[in-house]
Amino acid sequence: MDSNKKFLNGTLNTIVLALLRDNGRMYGYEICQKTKEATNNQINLTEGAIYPTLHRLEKEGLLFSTKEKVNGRVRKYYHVNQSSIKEVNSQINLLAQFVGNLRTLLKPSL
Amino acid sequence: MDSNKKFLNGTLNTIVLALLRDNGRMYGYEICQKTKEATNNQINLTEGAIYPTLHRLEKEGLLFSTKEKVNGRVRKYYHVNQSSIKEVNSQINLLAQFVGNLRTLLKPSL
DNA sequence: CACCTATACCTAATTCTGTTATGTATCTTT
DNA sequence: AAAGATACATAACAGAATTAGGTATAGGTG
Repeated sequence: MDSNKKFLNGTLNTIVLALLRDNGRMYGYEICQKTKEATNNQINLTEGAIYPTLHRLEKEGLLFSTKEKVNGRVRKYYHVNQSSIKEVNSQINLLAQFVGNLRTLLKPSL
Repeated sequence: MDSNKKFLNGTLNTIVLALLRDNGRMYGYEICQKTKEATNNQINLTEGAIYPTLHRLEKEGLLFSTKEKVNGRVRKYYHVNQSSIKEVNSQINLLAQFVGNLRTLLKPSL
């Protein structure tokens, strides 16, 4: 389990954008948990990776955040900035394309 | 074209192993060209990346190399070390698994 | 009550790996 | 003769994730 660590490099940014675009608002901790579940513990996003990534994407203007108090704890929800939706879509398309290329290259192994 | 740059991180190692396992011996320059062709210029491996990678994999014992003079120029062919075939297969399987996970996560975008 | 676990955020030091930029050398084409 | 393709190589740099730490609240258990 959790063996996809090294492969994550470079793709994490775009994975986060895709999750937020397709699932609506999410908060950092939730992204880690949902991803873990969805991939049967094979992709285990670390918090040391996810939070800097979210901050970076917000700084770049692709995301914005809203704070909400839930059960006494503050949650920071991230949303895709609709004014950046074209850029977000294009980044996700590039990742989809890359996945396609990987499949092409690994075809004999799939 | 050549827009998959940032995604490559972490996967290059294993891509090289897969190409060598499935296509027999190849040399560095050839790996760059063949990959470019196979992906319609979308994955453009740089020589600054491929040569250190090949050296690293050889140092780790997963590959070995043989030199050959072709048309007056020396080519360095790399081969999968058969005593490491299990390890090589397992690394390739992990990458294949990761690709599957990416597809799961990006499903709404594919 | 004290302790542990889960939830939820954050950052810093380090490591790894690919990019960019060079350099060398031979062969082929113009 | 010059330019471009082939073919190897390395060094400085940048970016991103890992590892490891820290803060804080809520809920359950011995």
